[in-house]
Amino acid sequence: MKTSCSRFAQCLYFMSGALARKVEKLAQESWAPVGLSPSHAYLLLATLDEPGIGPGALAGQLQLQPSTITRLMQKLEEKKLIVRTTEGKLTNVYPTPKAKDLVPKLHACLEDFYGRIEALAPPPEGGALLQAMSRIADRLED
Amino acid sequence: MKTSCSRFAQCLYFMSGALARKVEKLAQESWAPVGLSPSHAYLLLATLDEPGIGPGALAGQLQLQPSTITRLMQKLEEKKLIVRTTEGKLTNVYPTPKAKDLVPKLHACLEDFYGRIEALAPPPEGGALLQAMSRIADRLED
DNA sequence: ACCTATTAGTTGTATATACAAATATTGACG
DNA sequence: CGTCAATATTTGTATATACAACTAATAGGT
Repeated sequence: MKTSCSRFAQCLYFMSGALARKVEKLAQESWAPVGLSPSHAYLLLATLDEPGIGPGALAGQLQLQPSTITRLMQKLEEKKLIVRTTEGKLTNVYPTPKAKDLVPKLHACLEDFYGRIEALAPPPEGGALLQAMSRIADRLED
Repeated sequence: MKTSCSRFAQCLYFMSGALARKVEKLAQESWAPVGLSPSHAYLLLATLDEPGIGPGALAGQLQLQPSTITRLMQKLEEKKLIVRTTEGKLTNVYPTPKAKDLVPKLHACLEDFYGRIEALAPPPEGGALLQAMSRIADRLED
């Protein structure tokens, strides 16, 4: 399935979808050693980085809807990697000791993924691409 | 949810996912007038363009897995927009008269979408972005 | 203080896509 | 020729994400 063969490939619709699916797959491989999907892993990292962070802030950081954050948290809670405390309408998310033990492995996965990405899109070119993508994404804000 | 606010936004993982979701949403709006999702619409266009095309070729053009193509075709068949004929292990997909009647509307949606995309990523910049994305996607071939 | 509007989060449900396994047909080789 | 491998497509099931509707709680205006 060579991207450039497609008559439609020149369209941003196909390209953004195909690229996202391929990057997702690559990320899944990088995070497989800790048994987490990339989204779960990044949510856990954000929680480790800022214990007590709320679902709303997580949604902003990970660029996902609050409902998606809830679903991700449910799974991490099942795995005993986070705990949620609710006071009033605010919820705080904390990493468990089990999550803290996992930190070195998480960072290893992160390094692995960044390494793969850099190999695909080396800094000068890759950075420019990211900026361009970011600019377009920003113009698509609701 | 401003993209550039995110600590993670600099990562290709989040950017490609976020961009794809936003472009998908934009495309959904463009195709809403014909009551089809973007994927269904493009599959139908490919079939109108090349009546008798097979699922395998469609998978290549749309950069989706064959199983996904089957699912998309099932819906289009329910809507009486395509018919499938099977001879041996080959399947041929044809547009129905109802689909042919829809052609002008389909092209109007396509124009609408391309117009929106060009507004977001005007030719010089947009073309370069697409090329860069395409280059990376190609390096991710299985 | 009380009602109302807003906000935070969750739940029910839907869509888009994929992987793995099943099915069925063809081709090739002994 | 018959078996076995390769190919094309479909089916069963799973994941990732979202939207809309719901619950609960706080904040403001009168």
